[in-house]
Amino acid sequence: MIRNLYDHLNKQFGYDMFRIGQEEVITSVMEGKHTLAVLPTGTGKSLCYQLPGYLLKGIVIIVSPLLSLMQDQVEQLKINGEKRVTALNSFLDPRERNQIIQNLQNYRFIYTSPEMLTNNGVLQKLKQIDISLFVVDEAHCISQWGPDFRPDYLNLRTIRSELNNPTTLALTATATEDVRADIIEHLNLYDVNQLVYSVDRPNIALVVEEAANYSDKVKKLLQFVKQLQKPGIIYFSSKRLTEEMAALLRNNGIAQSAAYHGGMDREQRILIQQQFLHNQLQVICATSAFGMGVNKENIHFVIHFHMPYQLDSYLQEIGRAGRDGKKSIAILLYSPGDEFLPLQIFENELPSDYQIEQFYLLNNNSSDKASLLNLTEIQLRFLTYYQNKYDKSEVEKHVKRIRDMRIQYKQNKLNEMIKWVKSTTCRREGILHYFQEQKVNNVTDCCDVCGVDIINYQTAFQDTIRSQNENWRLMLKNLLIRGDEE
DNA sequence: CGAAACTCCTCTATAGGAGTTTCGGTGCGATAGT
Repeated sequence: MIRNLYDHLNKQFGYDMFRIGQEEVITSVMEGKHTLAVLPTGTGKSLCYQLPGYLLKGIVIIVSPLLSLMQDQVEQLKINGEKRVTALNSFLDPRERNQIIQNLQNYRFIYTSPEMLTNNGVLQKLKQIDISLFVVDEAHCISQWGPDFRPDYLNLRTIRSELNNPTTLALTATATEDVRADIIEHLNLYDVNQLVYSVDRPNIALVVEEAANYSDKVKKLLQFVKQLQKPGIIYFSSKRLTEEMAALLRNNGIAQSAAYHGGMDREQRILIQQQFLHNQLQVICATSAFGMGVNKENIHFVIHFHMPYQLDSYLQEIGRAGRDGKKSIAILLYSPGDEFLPLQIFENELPSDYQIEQFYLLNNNSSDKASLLNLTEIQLRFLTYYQNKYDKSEVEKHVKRIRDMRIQYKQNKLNEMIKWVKSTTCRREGILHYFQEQKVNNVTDCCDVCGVDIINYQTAFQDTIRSQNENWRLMLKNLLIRGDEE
């Protein structure tokens, strides 16, 4: 069997060796064990189900959180010569979609979303085919998004049971013990084989830099971005700021900068991401919308202008740096008061007592209720999702309880984040402690507490000269081309 | 919470100050209407 694995690794994917954890995960699912794998960012998680896909006789279903992620993976497999692969989602027009649903048994890999699986027609069809492996990619989304933002993630438990409990593989790069427990609970994975590898990325230095106020923060940001070895990502928690700062950077000599956030057109988002991947952009100013599925080797810094709402997200976001193994740096800018914005968001995103009471009292249709009670899309979905989970007489009580628990949960997560930002002990140890790990790697440029030599991360003098030359060449070329056109 | 956007007001001004309200991340799928 082991021999067989290596043969296929070589034949199908052209590799001679497995990366950390891959062989263990593959062996586990090949033995038919439900498996929860936490593999560090950038270790090639997709191979863990793609290779078994060639050895098992049935079909592999992959539940993925993003359409773009599905499209990428499908394309990748097609480039590798796989024809029996598809993404069943809303990109398809209704005719195509029906065609695929009618012919599901002919595929080897089917990518899809939790929302699509909730569609009864799709589920009925899936029940008729032989599924050898049910994969939940980016499985932390179950815990992070399921309870409010995308409740269909919580349906996966029922869907798995409807599909007769197929062998299941949950994959993620970050999961604390609680998140793992959440994943197991929501997928109903009794008897699960947990393969958990260290989340530590020793080549990423961790720095928290305190700024006195907003304008000081902007000043520091500019300074860092000018000096640091690019490409890099800057995270903000406001869409407006991503655009303002991208413009500010461009006006300050960092020409290849662009914004990216969820409010932009799909085409625009794809374009920016592609330009970044192909080194036509050096700096991306983004909200948390940017990053999942961004497999770029040479990202050398990740700066947080605002802190994320939990350490789990922080680790996901900085984990996009240094995949080439080179020294990279993560800098979090903090100024007093930064923590109030997320707290306020948590308190307002879910429905109020009044909204809950009225929603279950009124007999209007749901869109009328939404406008009457001034409900946001998320509030409406939250109220609707739990409506059928409880008896009418008790629903109000339970929904209030779930809301309070959810707010509390998010506040606790945020508090852990704040505690880490304000701590005066080793940052790496702090993060590893949060993930129930011990620090084992002896890191030279570890964190701002242990000491980091920022010069190691700055653009080398030679690089500056080279890129200036390139810029000149580019400018000349543009001038010449423009001259031709006119 | 704190910043920005909006509304209202002024000795009827087309500017600007005061007061008030809104907004702040994440995305699937279906639908309405070009």
